[in-house]
Amino acid sequence: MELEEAKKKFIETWGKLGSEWGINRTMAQVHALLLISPEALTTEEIMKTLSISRGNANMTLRDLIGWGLIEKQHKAGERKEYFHADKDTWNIARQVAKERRKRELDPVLKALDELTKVEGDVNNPEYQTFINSVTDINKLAKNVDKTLDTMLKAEESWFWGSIFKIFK
Amino acid sequence: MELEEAKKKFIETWGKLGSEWGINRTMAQVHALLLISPEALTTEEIMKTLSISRGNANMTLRDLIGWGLIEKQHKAGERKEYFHADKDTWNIARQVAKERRKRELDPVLKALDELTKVEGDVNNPEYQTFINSVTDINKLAKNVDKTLDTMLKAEESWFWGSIFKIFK
DNA sequence: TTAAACTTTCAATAAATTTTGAAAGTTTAA
DNA sequence: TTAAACTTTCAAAATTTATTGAAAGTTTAA
Repeated sequence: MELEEAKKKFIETWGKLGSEWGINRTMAQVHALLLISPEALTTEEIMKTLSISRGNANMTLRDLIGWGLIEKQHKAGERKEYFHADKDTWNIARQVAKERRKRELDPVLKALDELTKVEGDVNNPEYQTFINSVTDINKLAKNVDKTLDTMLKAEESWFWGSIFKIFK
Repeated sequence: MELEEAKKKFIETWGKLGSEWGINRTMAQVHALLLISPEALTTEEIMKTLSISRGNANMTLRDLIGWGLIEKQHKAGERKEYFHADKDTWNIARQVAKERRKRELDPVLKALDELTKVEGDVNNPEYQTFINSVTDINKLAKNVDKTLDTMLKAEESWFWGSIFKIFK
């Protein structure tokens, strides 16, 4: 496989993975494109390479900035904005985990906490089953939250170095 | 909040979480309903409770069985099929992780392995950046895979007991 | 100022995904 | 057998989500 073909395939693969995990396909593709670009790219170049409209490119780039995955760059003497992606894989993973926790896990935890407070007759199987399931799920969610919290604070070397001794 | 309202809210919350993570909303709702039902339910009951069509209920139940999250049950002397969900949270998490790894992570790993093999001129920045990014992502993906593998084999008590000593 | 260069917005449109429901298929009891 | 009870299928419709592109907005240099 030659480089140009490989690039296309990488963008495609990353896009597919994104869409399977609730991230807009185009957003993942733009991210992929910037990940393999040595130089920062303009909106124009991104539009052309991925065959997407100006509006789409603009919104997608804004979202990616919101996710903390890419940054705007200004080049001296130029009016165009350039975009470049953080290439550090560990940062990318952390950033995605951080955003999804904030956007999705936090609201769920809040809702589950509410739901564990429902009162009812302990002899009612309906009530019992409800409380049991919700409480168990709440515990799991809290543990996931705690784990993410620790991971987000961790340094890459610490993470890879120590966790996989345990997961040997 | 009273029980009936809480049930509705739980089904809604679980459905939303599912759709944010690439799982069909209805599928997550049916799962939620079965999670909080003390008794196994028929297709008819599920249809009625969630206001969904027969076809939708049937396909969704089939999918949930495919994900290993629910089971068919036959009651003596009855022709109807009953469905009940595994209520063990750790099993649910494991089952979802297992299926998604098989369906989504495995193909990506295969694709990335291919892409790291691309040959090119090491003095070409395009090539360098490509290879660096792909190689790094491949390493991360392999580590995720390894972690999942260990988690899937682990017992619940082992998991909660030992990992959170490290993640204290 | 002004006008060129560039960015953002958003209603309309397109694409992808999900749902419906009626018809076809299957199983079982008699 | 047969017919009632139940399950499955799938093309069409509905819904949801993503994309377009032209117009409006902003910034900058002169």
